[in-house]
Amino acid sequence: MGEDGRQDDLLDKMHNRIRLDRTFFTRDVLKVARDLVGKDLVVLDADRVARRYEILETEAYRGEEDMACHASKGRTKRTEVMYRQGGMIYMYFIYGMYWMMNVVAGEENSPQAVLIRAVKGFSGPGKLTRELRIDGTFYGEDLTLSQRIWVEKRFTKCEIGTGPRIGIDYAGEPWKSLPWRFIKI
DNA sequence: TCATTGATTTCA
DNA sequence: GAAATCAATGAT
Repeated sequence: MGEDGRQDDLLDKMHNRIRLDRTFFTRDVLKVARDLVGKDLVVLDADRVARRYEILETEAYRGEEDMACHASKGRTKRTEVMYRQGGMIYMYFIYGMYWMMNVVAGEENSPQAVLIRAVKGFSGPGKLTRELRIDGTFYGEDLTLSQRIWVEKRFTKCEIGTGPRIGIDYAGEPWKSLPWRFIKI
């Protein structure tokens, strides 16, 4: 890293733009999901301009025993990335038209992920990926290293509400009733 | 190879 | 309440 890099780091710190590191993501998914609310999702557009979106709503999916979690079907080509260490991106396509963005959490071989359900300006997990142009090419991207997408701290506190996860009634009890959805109030 | 199923959104 | 629309999955 040269002089320019250090200069950039300094500017970032002055603006409180600190990228979340590995230790943030390798914790339990319930903590990661809760703590992601209020953080900034940052993506670079085609002109290399960083666009920041505050995360407003998330959902936690934890382990093969969680019948609402895709890992409940075991390790497949699709769920493979959930078995890696926290900080990776898990993308999947659904309903023939929407890409869902998830952040892998926990240690290696502990399949967990956080669905990003809403950011400021866009409600709904399918809408936000469409608007931010996040698609299947982001599968496996590392949020702690990527040059086109990452998450930053925002030194503001916010109150967080919880509720059951959306659209997973098929999973049955207790999974469909667990308060694993986190919302900024 | 074939049928089923969605971690959704939008419209009537 | 139902359509749009398709990859992954599991059964054949």
